[in-house]
Amino acid sequence: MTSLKQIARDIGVSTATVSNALSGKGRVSEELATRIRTLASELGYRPSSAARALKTGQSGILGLVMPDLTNPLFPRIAQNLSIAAESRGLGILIADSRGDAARQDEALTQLVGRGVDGIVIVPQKGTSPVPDGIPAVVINTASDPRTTVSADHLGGGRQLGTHIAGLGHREVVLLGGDAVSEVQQDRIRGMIEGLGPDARHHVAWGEAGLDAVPHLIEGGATAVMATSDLIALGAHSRLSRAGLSVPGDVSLTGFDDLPLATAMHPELTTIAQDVQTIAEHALDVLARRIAGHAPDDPSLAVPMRLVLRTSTAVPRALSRQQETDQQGANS
Amino acid sequence: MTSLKQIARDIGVSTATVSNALSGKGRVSEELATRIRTLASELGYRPSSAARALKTGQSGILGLVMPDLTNPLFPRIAQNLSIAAESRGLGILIADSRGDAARQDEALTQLVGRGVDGIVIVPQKGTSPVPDGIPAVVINTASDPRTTVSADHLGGGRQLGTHIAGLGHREVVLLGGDAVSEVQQDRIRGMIEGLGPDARHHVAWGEAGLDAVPHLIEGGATAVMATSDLIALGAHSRLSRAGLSVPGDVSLTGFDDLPLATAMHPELTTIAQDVQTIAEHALDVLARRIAGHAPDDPSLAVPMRLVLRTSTAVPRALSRQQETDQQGANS
DNA sequence: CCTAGATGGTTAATCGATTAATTTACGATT
DNA sequence: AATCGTAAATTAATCGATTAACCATCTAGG
Repeated sequence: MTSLKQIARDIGVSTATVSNALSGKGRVSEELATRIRTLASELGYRPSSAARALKTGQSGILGLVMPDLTNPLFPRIAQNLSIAAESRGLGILIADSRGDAARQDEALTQLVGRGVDGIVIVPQKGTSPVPDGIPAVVINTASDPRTTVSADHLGGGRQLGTHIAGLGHREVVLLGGDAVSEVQQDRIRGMIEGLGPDARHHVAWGEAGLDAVPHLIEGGATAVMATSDLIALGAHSRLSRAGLSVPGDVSLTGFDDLPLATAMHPELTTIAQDVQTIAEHALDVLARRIAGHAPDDPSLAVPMRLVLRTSTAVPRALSRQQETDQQGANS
Repeated sequence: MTSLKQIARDIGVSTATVSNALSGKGRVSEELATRIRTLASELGYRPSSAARALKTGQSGILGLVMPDLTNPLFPRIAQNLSIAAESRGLGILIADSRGDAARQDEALTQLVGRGVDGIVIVPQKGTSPVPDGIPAVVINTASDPRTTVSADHLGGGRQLGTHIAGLGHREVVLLGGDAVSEVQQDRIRGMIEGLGPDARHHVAWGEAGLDAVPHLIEGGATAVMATSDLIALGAHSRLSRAGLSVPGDVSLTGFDDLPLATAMHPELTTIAQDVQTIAEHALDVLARRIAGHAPDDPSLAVPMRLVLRTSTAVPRALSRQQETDQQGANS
């Protein structure tokens, strides 16, 4: 490893001068400065981040605590955070909290111990971590008071609900994966708002909820709205097993616009989050907090985008009626 | 932040003694040592990783270069590496190379600049990164000479091929996502080996390949083997659109055992990799290389595990014949 | 009574970069 | 000629932990 000292010795100046020349801070003659810069790049000099961190007290590294990297959405967040961090000259140290809250705290202190400057937390469903003496931002959902940035899960659900209600559905099944997830609760609350007061809805959770779907359809429901694309896929499989077609007999919606949404047949109407904006905003706020500003930023809910595909349609009863209407009009 | 100096001043000893007491290295009386340890934990002392890294030349941090965190398998690798690293007292700094090879090199130098002790690379399909002067391990596939550890993609394909051939299929479609991926090529080569010389096969790639599936089935093929579960889902959608049922008309297999494999209907016969073993072995080798051992480890291919579900069956023609046979035998 | 050998600590140097304070040198000003 | 200003560079301290080298006691053996 080449150090400042080596360059200094080679050129015959003090390390301070080399440091100044490279950082452009102190007073160094232009001629000497270029000489130093040239040699530095020839030698492939890279400043020791450890030394710099020790002296400045800033490591340039952020910690990222994720509940479970297996969840298909989190990698996208991680990826976008990583890209956003890179463009700011920061690195990202990951810590997987593997589902339980205890490990989340552990991960947190571990990251702090490694000297990260700040932390991004995507919290455990339902648990309250303690973002202690270190700058931190939380990405969860608007109804979580700790949240700094999030997708507008509520608004997303509302868009989907409005879409479904607009097609004419009046009895709808809302399907969640895990009732303790605040994100999923917000999504469902949004769906209910979007459906409006005229539509009836049944909320069902988890595996048992999935199994109940065909039953509820026989009971008169004409649409199924899931809180994730994966759950929608599960619902679709239950439906086709019961001989029900999508969107012919039942309309189906997902959430998150995962790759599988376009691999399914029919392709899934769903809603996408703007992960990039979320990541950038999170880092902006975090950077400000690290710089010492009071955490007075209002929490931001980034709008979601409705992706219309072919899994939703006018309910069969209504479409027959429309045909009749049209025939009446034509004759 | 509490430092060694503070503890030393509070107790009235030198920093060296405190350091020794906490690390258990030098000679410190048991009584004093416990007194120091107690105070340290009371004060919540955390050694500065920057200082330690500067002095020892080891940061305790590994870099992880991933082609694309969006690919559903990589997060699982990342998660397992992260867990394996944690248990060894190491941290993991991620760098996303976003698909292109140039950025991969960039990511590499960036990680080195941050002072990582070693690097884990999951390489770009088809590209050759330069694992330069720093200890590194590569997770790819056995046919890549740089590979240190990998799942036995070839053997996995072979298992699936044997399974399909064993069921009696004699004409099979092999479906890949991207022809430049060495992993996918190995998977397909394995499938071909497993099918044996008696079976005919058609290899098709990408979106065009997916679209050609119904055609090939009409041409006489009775099974579709995909190089990933997601592709299998896409094939399934093409098949049902063409009025073909799985596994009635066509048997279907995937690869990787993603969550969607059990959400589909029928549930997908696929093959799972032992990501945990791969991660642990990768870190073991990397640790050894960091410790200065020559990189003479033979590359290891971790066996894959066949997961039999309901998407594969005896081909219709054969099953009818078997029924006839049985009736003949019974009468 | 003197000394070899433990035992329990301390000193001080070091890792590499940063930066405030200081020194040197030189041209310009009065 | 004496003085001031300023550009250009050096000194030296510092961040916090580690560790080799050294020093001071005390005990036990001859």
